[in-house]
Amino acid sequence: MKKVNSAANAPSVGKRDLILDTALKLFVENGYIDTKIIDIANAAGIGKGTIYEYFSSKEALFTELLQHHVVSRYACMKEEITHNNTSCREQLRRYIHFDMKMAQQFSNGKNFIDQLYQEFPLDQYPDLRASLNRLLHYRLSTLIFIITEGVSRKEFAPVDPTAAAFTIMGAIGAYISYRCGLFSEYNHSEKDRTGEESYSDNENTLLEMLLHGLAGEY
Amino acid sequence: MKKVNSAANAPSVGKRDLILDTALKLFVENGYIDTKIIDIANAAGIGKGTIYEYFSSKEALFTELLQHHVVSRYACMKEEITHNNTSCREQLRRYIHFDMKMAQQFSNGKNFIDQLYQEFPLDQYPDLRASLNRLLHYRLSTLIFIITEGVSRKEFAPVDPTAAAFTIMGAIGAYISYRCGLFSEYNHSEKDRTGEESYSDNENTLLEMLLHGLAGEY
Amino acid sequence: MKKVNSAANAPSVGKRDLILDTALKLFVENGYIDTKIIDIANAAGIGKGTIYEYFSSKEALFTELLQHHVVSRYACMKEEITHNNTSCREQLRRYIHFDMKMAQQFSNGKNFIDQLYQEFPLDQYPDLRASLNRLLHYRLSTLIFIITEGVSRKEFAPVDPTAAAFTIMGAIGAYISYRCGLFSEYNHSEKDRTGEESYSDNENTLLEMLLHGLAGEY
Amino acid sequence: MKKVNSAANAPSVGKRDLILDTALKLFVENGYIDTKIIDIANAAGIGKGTIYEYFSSKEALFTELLQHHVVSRYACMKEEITHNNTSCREQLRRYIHFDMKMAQQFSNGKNFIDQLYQEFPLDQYPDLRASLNRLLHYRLSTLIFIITEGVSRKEFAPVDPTAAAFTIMGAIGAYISYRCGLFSEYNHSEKDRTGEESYSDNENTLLEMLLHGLAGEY
DNA sequence: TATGAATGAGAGTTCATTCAT
DNA sequence: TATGAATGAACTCTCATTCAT
Repeated sequence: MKKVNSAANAPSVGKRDLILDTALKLFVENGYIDTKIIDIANAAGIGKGTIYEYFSSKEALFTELLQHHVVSRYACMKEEITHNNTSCREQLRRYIHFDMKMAQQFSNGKNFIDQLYQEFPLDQYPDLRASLNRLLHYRLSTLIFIITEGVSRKEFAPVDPTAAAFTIMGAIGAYISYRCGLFSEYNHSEKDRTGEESYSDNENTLLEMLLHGLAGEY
Repeated sequence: MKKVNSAANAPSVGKRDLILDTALKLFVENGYIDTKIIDIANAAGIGKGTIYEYFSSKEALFTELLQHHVVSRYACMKEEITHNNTSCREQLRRYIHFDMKMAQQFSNGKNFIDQLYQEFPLDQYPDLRASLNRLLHYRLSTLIFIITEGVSRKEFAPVDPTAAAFTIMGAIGAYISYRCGLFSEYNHSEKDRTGEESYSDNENTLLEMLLHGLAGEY
Repeated sequence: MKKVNSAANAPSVGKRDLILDTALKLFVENGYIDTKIIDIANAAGIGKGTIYEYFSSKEALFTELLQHHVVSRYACMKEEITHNNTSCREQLRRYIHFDMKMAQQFSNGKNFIDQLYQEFPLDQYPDLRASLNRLLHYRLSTLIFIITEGVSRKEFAPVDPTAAAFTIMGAIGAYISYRCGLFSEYNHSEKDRTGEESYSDNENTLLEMLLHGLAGEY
Repeated sequence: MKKVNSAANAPSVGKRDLILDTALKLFVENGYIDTKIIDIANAAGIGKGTIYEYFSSKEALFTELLQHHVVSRYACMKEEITHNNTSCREQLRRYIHFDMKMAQQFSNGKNFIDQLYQEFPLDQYPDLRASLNRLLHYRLSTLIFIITEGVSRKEFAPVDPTAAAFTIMGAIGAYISYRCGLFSEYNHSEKDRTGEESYSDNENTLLEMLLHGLAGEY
């Protein structure tokens, strides 16, 4: 007796994605708290109730956004970028590339991911916090893996891998904020902002800084 | 300088500070949104309406908090830590020390300052944003000054000072989050957490990483 | 009489009944307010919109349910149980039997009918109230008829027939609630709960109480 | 430092009672579900938010109403009306009087209390259900106590006390509904509706019916 | 000056109903 | 005929702000 959804009546995949896309855009722009359900509905050109056809709550919408569009991508990052026959320097470059690509794809270059950790009180939003913790775990454990390996191969100095991983994660995030030109006063010049070459230049600039530090090549 | 609220009818300079101190504590603990005016009043042992005798709104209270307790301190930081007859390496060490001291004093070691930039949508809270922009300016311009000088003195490699300043600012913030043990999984060992020696060790560890990078000493 | 829904294009008399039956079950279980249209549709294995093909609104569905499944049965009750050549005591026994049978058939033994009078504000749901008033009329007028006849035949004491009818109606309802074991603390023993003998015993127990009262046989 | 509430700022007892009184009136008239918070606020001439200054939720308001104004009264009923040196017949009369007085005081003569048991799904509203269960317990246990005693004293016939208690509770409730003239068609005559004599007559009429039944005096 | 009772705009969420397919 | 995606009015509840005392 159970009917298979015909295309006509199936919950529109496009609509679901429309909501996710619209919500992402607004969440990135205004943050979680300041993005109201009605804002998302209006921006998507749909009714408020429609959102609740696809997501059980505002938190569930955000959590899915985070999990499916961000965390799951990071979940397989480690395998993508770490190989035995790759230098740790190259692995680190790939990590930087990954973070920057994610920022580009999901928040138009903004450092959205680092913001996530801040916005939610630790004791509320349990599902959301779980996703955020997973996300942090994927990022840190990958960096720690690379650094530990680099130290043991003597590619890197004998730093504390965890401390270095945090430091590098913060440095990358801030560099992304810088590239995004978040603060107009400190905008880099226009010529740097476009072109694939510049894009790859960014990664190399940052990589050099992380590898050799301020005093490194001196 | 702190006044004791001596009598019921005394002009309550101390009460103003009481509100500011209490608010800071709660804002740090719970964030701006999750700190309610009634919470501040209760924690300060005063009435809710009293807060509005001293501050016109929640945003005004927070803005003043930020300005007087945080931004104004950063405003004179540059003079404190940059001198011609000091090496740029030492100046950078002092900058790190300043950030860490602020984190210690104002947020019990938490990386509160970096959170500030995230929590408020760009287009709302104009006064608050102005303060935040000032704060960012003081931090970045100091770093840029140090780095530019270091490059010209050939203490540092010829990096882009602005990019490097962002990167370093992010690295310091993340290192503070790490030291705070925000994420239990990545807590450093207990022995590192106490003692003045360890405190100064932290600064040096971070300084070395920023100066020589991962591959630096190899 | 029940039609099997033979083919996809058959006029769905059965579907109408399916909706009514399913709705009855859920309304009895959960009450009017807590039974959602989607619950009925899901339980019936049909689409939500289909219900509106057969009933103009939730209230209309419930009203028809009440009218066709409950009120219409009570409409012909009087003729079934009152005959000149029957003792009023026997007529009362038959009335009790009828109420209990209805409770059994329509609400699995629960005192659903008395609940109906409570759940709806007097001024709303005009159609529904009209049905409820009819239902009350059938029950009361039958009881009043029996009692009036009993009094005039001197089978019964010279009570006020209307007052007695209300009282008896309430007593029967409460007895049904008791038999249903609605309140576990006051559940009767297990042995009483099954068997046809016990079922008829119930009626007689109640009948005796109504006829002779607490002090009657003393 | 803790201040004692001066009379001027103390939460107004009158306002709390105003809310309770207004809410009771509307709950009685329209039931729990159909009484909206805004209705209570409007009827009381206060703002919506004010209600939440005194009660944490709609359910809490209703539960307190029930507990403090109804259940607690029933809690001490048993002691008031059952004494060893009182006949069980008199005790039953007092019970009837109590139920009727409660109906008069709390719902303008309407059978509000019996409605309560119906309106709430068993699994929701846990606090409310707890109060309702207590209320039911007080009523039934008192009746069961009276009947058991009456049977052992041979004042009453050897009925099942629990079954009889349910039956009598239902009968009283229905009689109250009748007296209230809930259903206009069955309104008793006007002359019966007023005067203390008639009021006490009611109790005696009902008492006689419960004691001797329909056939009792015949 | 200090208070907290009172407020109401605005939030997330529900669900009976509509209607294009 | 049958559907379920889409809707928005209406609900409960929150909390920054006001103001009479």
